[in-house]
Formats: sequence, structure tokens, C-alpha cells
Amino acid sequence: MIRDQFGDVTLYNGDALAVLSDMPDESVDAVLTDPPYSSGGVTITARQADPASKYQKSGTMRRYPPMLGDAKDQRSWTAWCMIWLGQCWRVARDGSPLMVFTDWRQLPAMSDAVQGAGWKWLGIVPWDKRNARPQIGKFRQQCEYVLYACKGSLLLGTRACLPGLYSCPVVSAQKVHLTSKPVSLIRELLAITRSDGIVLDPFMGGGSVGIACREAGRGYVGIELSPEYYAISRERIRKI
Amino acid sequence: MIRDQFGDVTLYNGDALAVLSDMPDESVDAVLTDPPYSSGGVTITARQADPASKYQKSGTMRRYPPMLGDAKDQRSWTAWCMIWLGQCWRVARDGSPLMVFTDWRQLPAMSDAVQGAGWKWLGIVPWDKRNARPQIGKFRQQCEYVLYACKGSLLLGTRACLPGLYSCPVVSAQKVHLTSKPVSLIRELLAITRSDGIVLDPFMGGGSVGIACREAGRGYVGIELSPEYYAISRERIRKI
DNA sequence: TTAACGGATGAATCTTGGC
DNA sequence: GGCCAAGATTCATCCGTTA
Repeated sequence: MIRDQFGDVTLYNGDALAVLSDMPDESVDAVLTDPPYSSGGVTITARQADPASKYQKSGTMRRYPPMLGDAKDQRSWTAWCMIWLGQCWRVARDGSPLMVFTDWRQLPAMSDAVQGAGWKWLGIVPWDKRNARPQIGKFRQQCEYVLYACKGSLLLGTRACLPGLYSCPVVSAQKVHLTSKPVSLIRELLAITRSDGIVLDPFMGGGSVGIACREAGRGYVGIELSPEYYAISRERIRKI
Repeated sequence: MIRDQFGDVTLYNGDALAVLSDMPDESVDAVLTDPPYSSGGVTITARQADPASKYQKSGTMRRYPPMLGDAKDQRSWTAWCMIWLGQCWRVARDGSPLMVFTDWRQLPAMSDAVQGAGWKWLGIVPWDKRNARPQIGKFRQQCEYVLYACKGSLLLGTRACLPGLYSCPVVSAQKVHLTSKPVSLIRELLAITRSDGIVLDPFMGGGSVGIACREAGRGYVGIELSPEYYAISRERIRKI
């Protein structure tokens, strides 16, 4: 397994479950991650198709390296989430916050997985993407959701009162991954974590969480399965 | 059972399930309602307390008549929702939209109930209340959620592209019910319904939906269990 | 420095036609 | 008839470039 370390940052190129099981108990202070949603796709083949065709409009010019692990059905996706969330729970110190991205379709299943893994669910923080695709005669899918939870009772990382909704545009020029989250959004979410803590991210993707952690002086442990995204993220994070 | 009718408005003072079962199949064009959430208590006694003490800070001066039917545990609440949502499904014409308010805690259970009752889930529309109570060191609970769904395939009531998020402050001076929704919010949501249609609301409460329906020229069928709220709503709606 | 314009995009959805 | 692949569609929003 490939492993890189620089400053407070540790990166692993490998499967999240395999890497997590090798990590010691109670060694991180927060979990913030954006797992594959495995949503979209009505038929089995559509669901197992390349996410670029599941989630992107045909004719879109932008292309990204393929995304791995986005082809599960809802039952196995929930079971899989519960397992990695359980590992995260073990690895997190008491009082740690957990923040997980999800879309509307998987929100109920993700809340089951979070609670099933032992976390105490604290709420939903919607993220307004602003420029979602329009739909005639329907409400558009304009938000994604951050489920937040804690291990035991939340150890406050700040005395500030944080918003319950973030509005932050997706800037496609800054995206390196089909589903890259804006670094500014992650930076805001990090406000709930201790300033001297270590943040765990088992699905590093394009590395937005790692970048925000370095900028905010948090330690970071990132895991990514795809070698291509691992290389991209490593360079992005190292450069900060 | 008390029943009032004026213009396109029909009001029932009675239990939602009882009234719904007497209604004919396929007789309304949309369902928009704000049921009791039955959330907000950890212990059984706290859960079964009067909602005015469950959902309000101590020391709040404003008092509302007691709210009925808000003392179920989550399992029975889900089952109960599935039953009345199933009745709504029967009463709705093919292609009708359904919009149900819920809070974050009950969102997963409500999505189960909606789908279990036969509705096709189409998404979540967050409502940003703007002025939620701040919480030190945590994300505040700033949003409630509208689950929306349809019977069969949605019959479009408009060609417009509707937003996926509504931001609308709660003006407590205008509230007649502890959980009154702003009329302006309801008016926006009604945009998805046919302009000549009838809207069903089995939990009329303070009557916001009825008022918005009259303003927007929609027919309205409202049901309310509490005689006190029934009287208040009837007068508010009649005056429009 | 600010304002206006043009172009591209979206963690989809729906319709149509083929196998 | 059922399943599946491919193509068409929508406009608020954001950014870069020009006025």
C-alpha cells in the first residue's frame, strides 16, 4: 500500500476499509468525508454505469478520471457505509464530530448507517449548490446534505454559533473530480473541529478536505482508492 | 362531525383518518400538509409532554392552544403516517403531487412512510427559516424540509422551473399555531399544483395552506382535529 | 473601477427507439 | 412486453472577457 507523509498530513492509496482497520483506536479528532453516493440510475446497468453518464448531462465537455465504488445497490451501500462508519467511530476519539456528505436520495439510508455505526446523530446541514440543473414544472435538486453526528457527547471545538445552511457555488473550473466539493465550503465546516485536531477523510477524491485542513492548520489523514485521484490529490495538498 | 363549506373550500373538524376514509377516490389534485412531527423528546415523558413545552424555550411568553396527536413514538408515528398517506394516495388523482413538511429528525421515517404508502418520492425541498435559535459550537437547526412526491407520473401544473430551496423568515407575530408556516412559503409551494385543482390538507392547524389556496385560486379541503384550531382557521380562511 | 455580455455547466430526468 | 442504450432538454448561476 502506498503511503505518503508530510507535515501533519498522512495519505494512503488503498481501500478505505483495509486502511481503516489498520489504524489504531482513538487516533483522530474528527471525520469529514464525501463517500460515493451510489445513487442515480433506475436500472441495474444504469446504476453500474460510469458515474459520468449517471450524473452528467450528455454533451458536457468536461471529463474526469473514472470514479470507483459507485455501483452498489441501496442495501449493500447501506451495509458498506455502516461498516466504514463503524471503523471511523473506533478510530475517532470520544467527543469527535462526524460530517458526511449525501444526496437527497441516500439521506435516509445514510442516517441509518450513521446511527447503526454508533454515532449520535445531531442534525442535517444543507449545502445550497446554487446552480443546480433546472427541471420544468418541478423543484430542482439544488442542495446536497451534510449529516452531522458525534461520538459520545460533542467536545466543542469553538465557542462560535455556526450556521445551519451553507450557500456556496460549485465552480467547475476548480473541480478536479466529478463531485469535487468547494474548498471554501469545507473550510467553513471545519469550524466545528478543534483547531489542533486531526481530521480523517476515508474518501479523499479530489482532495478538497485535505487542502482545507492544511489551510486551517488541522492535521489530515486521507484515504483514496483510485491511483489517479490519489496522485492528483497528493500534489494539490502538498502544494498548499 | 362539523363541516363547513364556502366557495371552493371544504373544512372538517374531526380526525384526519376518519374524515379521509369517508372521502371518495381520486377527488383531489394535490396534497400539501404539515403533520405533527412527534419529534423532539428523548424520554417518553418528554415526548408526551405538551408540544408547547417540548418545542419552546422555557420563559417564552407566547402561548398557543394545546396541539393534539403529537405523542407517538417513532415506530407508531411512522405506521400512522403510512396509513394517512395511503388514504391521501387513494383520494388523490393520478399525477397529483404530494408535499409534506418534516423536521430533520423525522425525515428518514417520513420518507419511508411516503414511499410505503405508494407515493413516488421525487426529492427534498429545504425551507430555510432564517432565524433559528443559535447554538454555541454547533450547527444550528435552521431548516425544515418538504418531502415531495407524486402519484404515478407527475402531471405538470406549470412549465416554470421551480427553486429547490426556499428562504422565508418565520414571523412570530403572524403565527396563530406553534408550528404555523408562513403563508408566503405555502404560496410558493403551490406553484407546482394545477391552477384549477383542489388541494387536500389533513392537518390544517392554523390554516396557512387554506389561506394560500384561496389567494391562489385553488380549491381546498382542510381537516383539523382540535376544535380550537378549527375555529381559528375557519375564520382566517373565510376572511380572505 | 465597474457594468454588461456571452458561454459553459450541472452527484439528471425523460422520451424514444432498438433488441 | 420488458429491459436497456442513447439523445434531447432546461435555465439560474458563475466566470472570464469585453465595453
